[in-house]
This record gives sequence, structure tokens and C-alpha cells, in this order.
Amino acid sequence: MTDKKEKILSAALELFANDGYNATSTSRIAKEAGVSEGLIFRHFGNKKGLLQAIMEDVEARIGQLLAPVIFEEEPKKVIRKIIELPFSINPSEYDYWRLQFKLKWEQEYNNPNKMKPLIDKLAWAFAELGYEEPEKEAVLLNQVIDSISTEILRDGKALQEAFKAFLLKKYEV
Amino acid sequence: MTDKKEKILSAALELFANDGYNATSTSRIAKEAGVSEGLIFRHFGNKKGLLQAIMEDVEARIGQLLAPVIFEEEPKKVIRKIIELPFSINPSEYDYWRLQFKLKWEQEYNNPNKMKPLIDKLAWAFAELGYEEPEKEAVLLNQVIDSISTEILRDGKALQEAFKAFLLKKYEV
DNA sequence: TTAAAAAGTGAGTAATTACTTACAAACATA
DNA sequence: TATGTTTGTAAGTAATTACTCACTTTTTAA
Repeated sequence: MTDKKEKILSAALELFANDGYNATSTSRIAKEAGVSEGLIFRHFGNKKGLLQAIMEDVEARIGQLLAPVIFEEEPKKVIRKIIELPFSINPSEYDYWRLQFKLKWEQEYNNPNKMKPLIDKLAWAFAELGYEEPEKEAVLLNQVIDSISTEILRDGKALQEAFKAFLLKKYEV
Repeated sequence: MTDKKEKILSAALELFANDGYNATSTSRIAKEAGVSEGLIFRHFGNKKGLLQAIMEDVEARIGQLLAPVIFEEEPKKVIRKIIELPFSINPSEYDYWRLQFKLKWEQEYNNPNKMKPLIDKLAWAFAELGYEEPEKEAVLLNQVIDSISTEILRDGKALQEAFKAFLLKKYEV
């Protein structure tokens, strides 16, 4: 990976995440990255190819973040770790996550079950703990995590910290 | 309101809601509405003005949908009605709501506390019912409603119906 | 009936869009 | 050193963008 190729990727990530894919022009990306516009097309073929290259990074990061939950074997710890998930994201990685949420609405870049393994693990944990409807409890908590993530990405962690404590107490984990 | 002005509004709503604001051109709107492109600018000044006119409609509809909850005086019914809220949306109005959710990510068209009165009412209901942390319970349920709405707008009501029953039981309402 | 106002059109505008192409520089390997 | 390959650029391209303007048609009201 050349230096300029990386510059393109990071400039595009920032612009896509903040302004959206459609609202970001390739000329703007080139300017921000300090390269000629043609180089974008040399490396990524077209604008969508650039987005896809970024999304591969995104997916790798999601996998990395989810791993400690997936491999946790103690049910209560599974739930605790999931609640803590949105708070464990490094602010330097917010652009990745903002883009992920933005594309959910902007593109047909549909990502149906990127969170599926997480929900399955959650359902298992709730079942272990004797909840009556573990699958639905799993969906419920996943939705809450999704909303908290949204709000953290928009307004920062501080406001949500109190809410995290509330959840941990509610689920007794 | 002339016939053609309404045609513009409804064509723009549909296109904005499905393809997004940035991805929809004024020429496409004019074609879809069966009017000259110039008429859009005669009526709404510019593209953003058109969006704003639509958003006024959206806000009126949100108010209408929230009213029965706001004026409900029995705590349990407040909670029940809020859980039922996303299911009570007429599918013919989905475009309004899809646009609302899309703009949350696409624009700086920030909508800080459109749901504030709802959350307040919820907090009151939880307090009445003796919950320990009514404000946080309110935020929690609001987040869940937000997520359910998202999923209904993307995949329809059917999948979420089972979840609604689960929630009503969980909150004993 | 008439004149002003509003509604509507269609052909323009300059700027921007994603993308191409011809060419040069840098780099790798023989 | 020579040569092929990759990396990079600058100046294009046609199409599309949001928007304007001169104009005609329709509606309103005195």
C-alpha cells in the first residue's frame, strides 16, 4: 500500500463519514488527500470501488470489536461486555462507525446481519440465565445498543455514561 | 395550493425518502411530478426550500401521531400506546418517516428534541408506576421504539409484530 | 372588461460531476 | 544499464447539477 493510496483512503473515510457518500465529490477527496484526481480511479476503478475498499476496513474493525464478546463464555459477562461495547470504541475510530450508520440509510449497501453473531451470543446468554424469551431479549438489548451507539457518535460518550450504569444495574451484570 | 405545487411536493417526498436528498436532482423531481423544472424554483426558491416545505408536513404528522399519547392520563396506557406507536403508522405515510430518519444522518437538519415531549410523558408514566429511575426507563423505551421504527420502515411490520407482544408483556401494560 | 398578479414553461447558464486518456516519473528486476 | 511495470499527473471529456430569465398562460379582482 503506497503512501498516497492510504492518504486517499483516510481522506475519503473522513469525508464520507461526515458529509455522506453522495455529497462527497472525488475532486474534493483528491484535494483533501493531496493527490491528483486520476489517482483515485487508478487505484479503485471508480467511486464505488473506493467506498468498498473503505468498507472492508470497517468490517474488519467490527469483527475486532465483537470478538471479545463472541468468545466470552460466562453469560453475565457477555451481557456486560455488550453493554460496554459502544463505550469501548476509540474516538479515533468514530469515522468508521459513523460511516457504517450513515450507509444504513444512504445506500442500498445493505448489511443485513453484520450483528447476527452478536445477537445469537446474546440469546445464548439470556437462555443460560433463565430468561423466558431469550431471543427477544437479545433483539431488545441489541436495539438499545444500536441507539446508544447512534447517540454517542453524534454527541459523544459523556451524556451516555449514566445510561450505561443504569443498564448494567437493570440487567444485574 | 395549486395542483402542480402539490405534485412537486409529493414527488420530492418520495424521491428524497427513497434515494436521499443529495442523490435526488431537481430535474428528476420535475420529471416525476410532470412539471417544468423552473416551477420548483418559482414555488420554493431553491432545493433546500423544497425540503423545508416537506419537513413542515413531516412535523405536523409527527405531532398528530404523538398527540394521543401526550394527552393520555393513565400511566399504563401511556406506555402501551407508545409501544404501539410505530405500528400505528399508516404505510401510506412511510415516506414521511423514512425521510425523517434519513435526514438524521444526511443533513445538519438537526432535530434535537422532536421526541422530547414524548420522553417526558414516558418519564411521568414510569414515575407514577413506581419505577426507580423513571427518566432513564423513558430514554430506554424511547430508544427501543426508535429502533423498531427503523426496522419497520426497512422491512415492514410483520417481522416486528411478535416483538410488540413481547414488549407489552414485559412492561405489563 | 381589463389590468395586475400568479402560475407555468423551456431554453438557457456556469459550475461541478465521475471518469478517461496521454504521458511522465519512480521503481523493480534482469 | 536496460526494460517493463507500477505509480502518478494534468488536461481533458460528456453529462449532470442547481438555478435563472424572458416569456406565455391562467387566475384574480376592481
